Amino acid sequence: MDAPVRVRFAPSPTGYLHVGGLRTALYNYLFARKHGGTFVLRIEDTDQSRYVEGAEESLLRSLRWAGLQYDEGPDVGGKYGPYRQSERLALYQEAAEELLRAGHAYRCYRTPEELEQLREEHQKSKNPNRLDVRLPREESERRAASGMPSVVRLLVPDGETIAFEDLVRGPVAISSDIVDDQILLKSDGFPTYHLANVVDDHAMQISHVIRGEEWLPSVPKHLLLYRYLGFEPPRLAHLPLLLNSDRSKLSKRQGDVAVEDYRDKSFYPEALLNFVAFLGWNPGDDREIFSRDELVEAWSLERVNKSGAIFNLDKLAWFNQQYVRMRPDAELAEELRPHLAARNWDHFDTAYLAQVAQLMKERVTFVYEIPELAPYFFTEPTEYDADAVKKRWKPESGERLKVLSGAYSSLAEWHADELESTLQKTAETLAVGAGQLIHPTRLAVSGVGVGPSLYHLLEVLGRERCLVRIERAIESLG
RNA sequence: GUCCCCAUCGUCUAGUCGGUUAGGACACCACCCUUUCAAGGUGGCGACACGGGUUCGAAUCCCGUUGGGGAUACCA
Repeated sequence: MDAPVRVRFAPSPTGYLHVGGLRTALYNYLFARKHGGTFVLRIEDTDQSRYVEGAEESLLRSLRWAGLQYDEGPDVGGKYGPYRQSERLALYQEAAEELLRAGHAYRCYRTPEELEQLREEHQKSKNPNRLDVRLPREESERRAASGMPSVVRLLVPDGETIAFEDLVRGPVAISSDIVDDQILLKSDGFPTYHLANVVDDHAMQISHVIRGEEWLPSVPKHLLLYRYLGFEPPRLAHLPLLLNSDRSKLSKRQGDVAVEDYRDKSFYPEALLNFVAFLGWNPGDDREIFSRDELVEAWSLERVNKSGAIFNLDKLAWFNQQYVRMRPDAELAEELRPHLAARNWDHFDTAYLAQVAQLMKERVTFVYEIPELAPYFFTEPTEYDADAVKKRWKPESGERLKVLSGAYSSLAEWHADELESTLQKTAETLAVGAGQLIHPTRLAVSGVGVGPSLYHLLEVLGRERCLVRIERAIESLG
């Protein structure tokens, strides 16, 4: 009988939620939901020097925005809390004491200067084995007696092959000879990641550790700790990294990496999640649009790739466009409001905005593009696009539009069908092609040469606006 | 330097048991549709890093090379 599935996302609160972190969180979430397990959020704040005010709040806000609800965490509690490592210090110190007693760890009194020099020499020596920082017994005791500060290090054994089965990479084997005597407890009494994550993953009954590939090389240290502490290690899965376009690890400097950046740029959380889910995973068929629940259904760790993936903005934009198009018109109408309010265009009812959304949603990637692309739905055009005028407005256009306007003003129903047939009839009467009416009319009511179907545009705009605008256009364009 | 991981179109990827005209998506180009612009449709461009094996047959298995990335902190 397998233990219940419990996974965790364990970010360090040093700023914001990174999109790579978002994917890790997503995969953990999906794995938990898929297997009816528990998704835990644990804050790894063991480095006091990297404390950033508000970082934890930012992390939680991003997770909430993305809709990745965790079952246990610092703000929601749970029976394995506390969920902040800074509140669990005693646990790590106890573990360190135990390792010390059993001879699997030792107090190290090396100074930073010594270590730096040791490292430098070691690198020059091309010695593949671990950096030997161990001090002769007498020297160590002398330093201890003199009250020098110390750290606790893992005593790594020699000549052992540490092998494990990674759930995405398969078998991995590393010689203990190259594993450093990792610091477990820093001189300030705080644990390093390595100790804390092992102690907590065990204490919180974590069954599967799903994390970034950057942790792969330190697995042997963790496995040694599990063994010395008498813990059963969880199953391990290391995810491929997210990359910049130059294939280096995705970082700031080369663009936006914070989830909040994408939120601020108006990406939908569904689109970001959908996109990020596909960076390192695919369902094996041609489907690409997946809701969170559909991902839970389709996703599996077995189908996660091994190689790093470049974060491609074009594809993300495409996903967002798909989500805009799937959005109900009424919702788009509400999403439109803040963008309109910013321009003092807020006196429109939802029904009208929904009609605008219906006409525009196939033409944009973001909702905010609607007022940019089609301000004429919200305000009368004050000028006419020069290129469009040059191309579409003829000396005779004014006279022709007068005729059309006359026909339109006596229309019983202001509907696209009638608007079209009336325009066609008018064109016949005038003995000109329909285009001679269509283009100048569009220009007159919108001020630009591009946009949705003219008849639908006219219908949505309404009779009053259209007739007034045509009148104005004739006046100013002649 | 050393260790670990990775390697299919520009990008994301299908290919999981060796036999495919190496498929899809984004981007790009052309055409169709639409008297506009999008969307949509059709087509095009475009890849198995290289070298050895194993095999009747290798993108697929093995070895090596090259390339890329990660790790080598009292950071996570």
